[in-house]
Amino acid sequence: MEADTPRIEEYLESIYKLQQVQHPVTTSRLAEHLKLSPPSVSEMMKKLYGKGLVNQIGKGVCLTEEGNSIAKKVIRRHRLSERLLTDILGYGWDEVHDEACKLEHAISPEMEARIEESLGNPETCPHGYPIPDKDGVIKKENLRPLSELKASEKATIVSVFEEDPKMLQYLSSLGMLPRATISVEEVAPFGGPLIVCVSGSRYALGREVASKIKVR
Amino acid sequence: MEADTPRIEEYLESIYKLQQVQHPVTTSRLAEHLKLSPPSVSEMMKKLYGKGLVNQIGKGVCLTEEGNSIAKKVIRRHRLSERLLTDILGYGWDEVHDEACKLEHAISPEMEARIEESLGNPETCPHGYPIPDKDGVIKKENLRPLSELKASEKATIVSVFEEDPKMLQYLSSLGMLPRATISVEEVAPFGGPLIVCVSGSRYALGREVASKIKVR
DNA sequence: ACAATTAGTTAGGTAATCCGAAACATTTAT
DNA sequence: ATAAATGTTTCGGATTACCTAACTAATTGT
Repeated sequence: MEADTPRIEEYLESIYKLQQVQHPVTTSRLAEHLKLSPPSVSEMMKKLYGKGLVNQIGKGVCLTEEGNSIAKKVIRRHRLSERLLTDILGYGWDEVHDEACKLEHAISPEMEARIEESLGNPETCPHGYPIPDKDGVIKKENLRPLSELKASEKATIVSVFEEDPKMLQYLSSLGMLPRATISVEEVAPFGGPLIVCVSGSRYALGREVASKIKVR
Repeated sequence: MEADTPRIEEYLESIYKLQQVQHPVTTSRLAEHLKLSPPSVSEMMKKLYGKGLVNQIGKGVCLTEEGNSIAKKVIRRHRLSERLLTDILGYGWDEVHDEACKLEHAISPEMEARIEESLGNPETCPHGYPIPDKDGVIKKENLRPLSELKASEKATIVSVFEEDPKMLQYLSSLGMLPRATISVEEVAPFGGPLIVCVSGSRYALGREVASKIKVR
């Protein structure tokens, strides 16, 4: 609603992302993700709470309606930036995350609309995540992490976690990218790897990595 | 050479621009251009002087070699951003300056190179100013302001001052943009207007405005 | 249960960047 | 030449956002 100090968007974006994985988001995880000290984060949480952007304080935080809405607008700019970088400037999909982190804070609503239009209204970022509309609304689809598939299940990859370029490059080299068909041959017990099959080749995929791949 | 606090680039860019017009650049003009108070600027000048980016202090400042070089790298990013906005995102040339002011601080050397390549190595920004190369070097051409032309002289418009969208729109509507041919019919004495002719139409142009148009 | 570990907050401090008020310096005009 | 106007810097103060060290609270292992 009102004036943001510049960092707030960055915090909200991080909280949003961590929230996908862990609910609520703890101070220390946030500090780790933002590469800041816990006291810095703790202090900012008080500010966010004061502005009504997070709903509690102390035992981890969750975004409020408003916090969520702001976060999704930032994420919209991030994902549009990524598409600009890949589709127009020729970047590889494993190179765009960090650049987009800077760009997302330099993009006006006007520019947002123009990027969207110039790109032909893309639905997702290069990693398969949906691009929120201009009001921050995401059409929610019920996706499963690859790690939850049972043996002999077949699925289509929808998104791949973007923040680790090394992992992206690796998965990309195996052909595990959005829209690829993947089938699970075998699931090792006790959190062991999945044996998966992508376009004819068989690979062992750690459960940790598999949980970062969403399928439909 | 070393770590910049974030504002430094912005100051250097402003100093560079004002320097084109007035040598050396005074505290108050800088404050005006940056929309800051004179004390703020005065303080920063001490810092710039300490870092060897300006060559004196007190009676206005001039950029040193190094200050100039940094400024031109910022200007390169600014002008490449402007071209990205007009050529790829479909902005009008009168709309891009302010957007580019934000973008220029979010562009990595890598992205700089990719924009340049994607745009086909443009030589100038949409307003006709040259884009410095990646080392900040500008091929210098000896241009005259339109205001210095004598009656019955003919010239080609090379650049039009970018920072006043209203003026840009006005000049644009008259067809006074880079590469247009302009001839001077009459020059009123005592700093009065020039009567100029552009593609068949005759206009009276204030000396002040004419000085913001560079011709060859 | 309680010691050890882990997580979170408080306290105190630093650095960058801005401001207004007032002091100083310079220019300009009479 | 000097008073008014203009320009610049000094001073004290505010804000934001970060840090380390120390303290407190919560969890966990045995």
